[in-house]
Amino acid sequence: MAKFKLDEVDHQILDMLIDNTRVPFTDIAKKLLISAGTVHVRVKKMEDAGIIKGSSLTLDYKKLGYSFIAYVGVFLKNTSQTKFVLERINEIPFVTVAHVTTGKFNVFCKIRAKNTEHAKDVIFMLDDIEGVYRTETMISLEESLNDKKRLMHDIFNSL
Amino acid sequence: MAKFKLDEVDHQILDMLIDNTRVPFTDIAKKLLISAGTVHVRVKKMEDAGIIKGSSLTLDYKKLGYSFIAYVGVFLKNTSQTKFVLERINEIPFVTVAHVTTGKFNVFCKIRAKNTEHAKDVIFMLDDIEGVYRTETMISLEESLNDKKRLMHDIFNSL
DNA sequence: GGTGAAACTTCTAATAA
DNA sequence: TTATTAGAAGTTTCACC
Repeated sequence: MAKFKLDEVDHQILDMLIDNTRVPFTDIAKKLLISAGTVHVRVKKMEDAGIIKGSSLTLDYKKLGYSFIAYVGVFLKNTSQTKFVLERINEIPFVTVAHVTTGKFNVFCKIRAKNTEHAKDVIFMLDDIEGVYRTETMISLEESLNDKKRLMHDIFNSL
Repeated sequence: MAKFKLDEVDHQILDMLIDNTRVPFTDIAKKLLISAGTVHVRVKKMEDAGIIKGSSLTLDYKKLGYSFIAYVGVFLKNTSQTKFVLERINEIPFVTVAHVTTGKFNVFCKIRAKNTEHAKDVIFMLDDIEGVYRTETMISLEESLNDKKRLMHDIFNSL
């Protein structure tokens, strides 16, 4: 968990790659007035350090017919069942993230579904898990985008 | 918002790109026993259709010193202030997602911070927004990974 | 629709500074 | 650490199935 020191150049490279992982290193080099070889070395270093864990596509789930997002808070009968329930939750389709939390809920998860009908099926599966006392659903009416670039800037500016 | 029909080949291409956006099209072609040209055309089609919105890096925020995740439920004094408050929330650093929700909270957001101390600063900024009545914080003790590949499979299998 | 090959661009690693 | 360079590799287009 060693902290890694990123300099301005690393930061700018990350910035461009966060926006588009397939941007050619030659383009990055041109913009930053360095050589493509340097970009290559810097990226490799960040990969080796584990800062860059990988890359993934940004998909439009709405276009795929999955525009429904809800958060579901889960209350357990016994906290000792957390691990078991978390494992069961991970088996349920359309649950995209699950967190063990302090505070109101024991476990907290996000689901992505086609519509209310479909979401209901997913939530029923959560309710059916042994050890789950009850669930509380919050339907997302509007999502304001998760901006990695913004977070990266916040992080970089606070150093 | 036209739905797009993906076939098995499209699905498999997405699958490989979700794992690693920089995997060469020639590798995808080899694995799927099609030509690299076909992979190129398929990807372009999915990009044009907007299914693929872009690509981004997966970063290790822990390694950057930001291992603290919390969800914050926001209660408003008046629902009519939702839009205003959402705009203010989007200006606050380290808030990574915000949702307008039905159910318990009016607005619901996720924050990523260095530690409890740092998170406190962020939450205080949320509390200070005009129109915010109070907030309720849930600290994430454990996050189980968001697997896009899994969701893609769930989607593809349910068609 | 898909293929295969040509032309073009980019990557990568070795060498040099 | 960074720049240059050249061979290897990948991308993209297009005539032809």
